Amino acid sequence: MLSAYRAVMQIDDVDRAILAILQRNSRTIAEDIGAEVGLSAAAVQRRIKRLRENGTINREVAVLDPRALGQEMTFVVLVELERERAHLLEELRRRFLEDEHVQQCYCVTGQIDFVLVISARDMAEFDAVTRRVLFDNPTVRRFTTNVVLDRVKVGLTVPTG
Amino acid sequence: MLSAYRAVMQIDDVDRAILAILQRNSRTIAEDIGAEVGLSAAAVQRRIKRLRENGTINREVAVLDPRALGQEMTFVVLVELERERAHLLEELRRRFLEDEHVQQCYCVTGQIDFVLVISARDMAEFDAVTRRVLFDNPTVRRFTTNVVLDRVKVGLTVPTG
DNA sequence: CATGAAAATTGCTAACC
DNA sequence: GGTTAGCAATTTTCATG
Repeated sequence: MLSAYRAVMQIDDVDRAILAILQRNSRTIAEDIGAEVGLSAAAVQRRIKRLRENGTINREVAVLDPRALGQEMTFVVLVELERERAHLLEELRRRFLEDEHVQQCYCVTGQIDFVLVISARDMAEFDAVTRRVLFDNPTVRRFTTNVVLDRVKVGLTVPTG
Repeated sequence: MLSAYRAVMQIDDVDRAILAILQRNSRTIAEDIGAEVGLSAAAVQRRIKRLRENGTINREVAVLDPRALGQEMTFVVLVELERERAHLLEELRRRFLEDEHVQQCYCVTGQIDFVLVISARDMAEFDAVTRRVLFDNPTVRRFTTNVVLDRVKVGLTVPTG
């Protein structure tokens, strides 16, 4: 658990302002950020370095257009498990993590046990993915597929206020 | 529609290799990428520039740790609409887009109409969010809340193969 | 201990070929 | 696409409150 580390962190309002900028555009240069938050470029860089080191900034990534890469379809799959035998559940999680077509995976409470976001070139590829990660597993009782009509909001931004 | 533009795009295997690297870590320097894909740093830069301009690289962002910002809880909310009156639906979409606690929103087919991923400091804040964006709307028939126990996979990575 | 200023380094950009 | 020169941004150093 990372609670111990988090207890050490102290994020002030200037940090929050910097983070708000970087989670929209991580290529914003330190000088511009400094102008925004009222700090020198060097001071901004030092804060960013600290935020990276203490894990507040998890990573910096390029967000790609799935369509440009031929991934025309997105699906939300709701997975219901037969029962929750610990080691089988772990096996399942590993499959989700390893499969690059499984973009997202949340383990949740309630009627549903897993929520998956899956991307695929077409229906045939999606079928192949579900067969690979869901059908071949006795733990999976059933799953319902929802075709995504519109990826209204796909960001990973976090409220910084 | 962007199909016309996409038809112009031609992404080869080297581009795909570069994209695969950048979507894990957008701060990877061109020289290192070049070593990986067998190109000079300048050539890599030129390709990245092109991929940004043609929209294959949508944007570059910092991924933050929600817990470091006090957002301890995540929810997956499945929304069912009363009926699909176009302008009310548009109003709803706008709410989802504007609310910074709504991290993700997918419009889907099937029994469900919207899938939302919502982050909040605690249950009280989550309740406030749902009241704000869901309760005050006649279009929403009902919604089911799923508390996220584990954010197993949260990336936005796209298969580049 | 965080800051700002300035030097030193690194990485990017834009010409060439 | 490679090479190189010039530039931009980051990183380090150092003095200051």
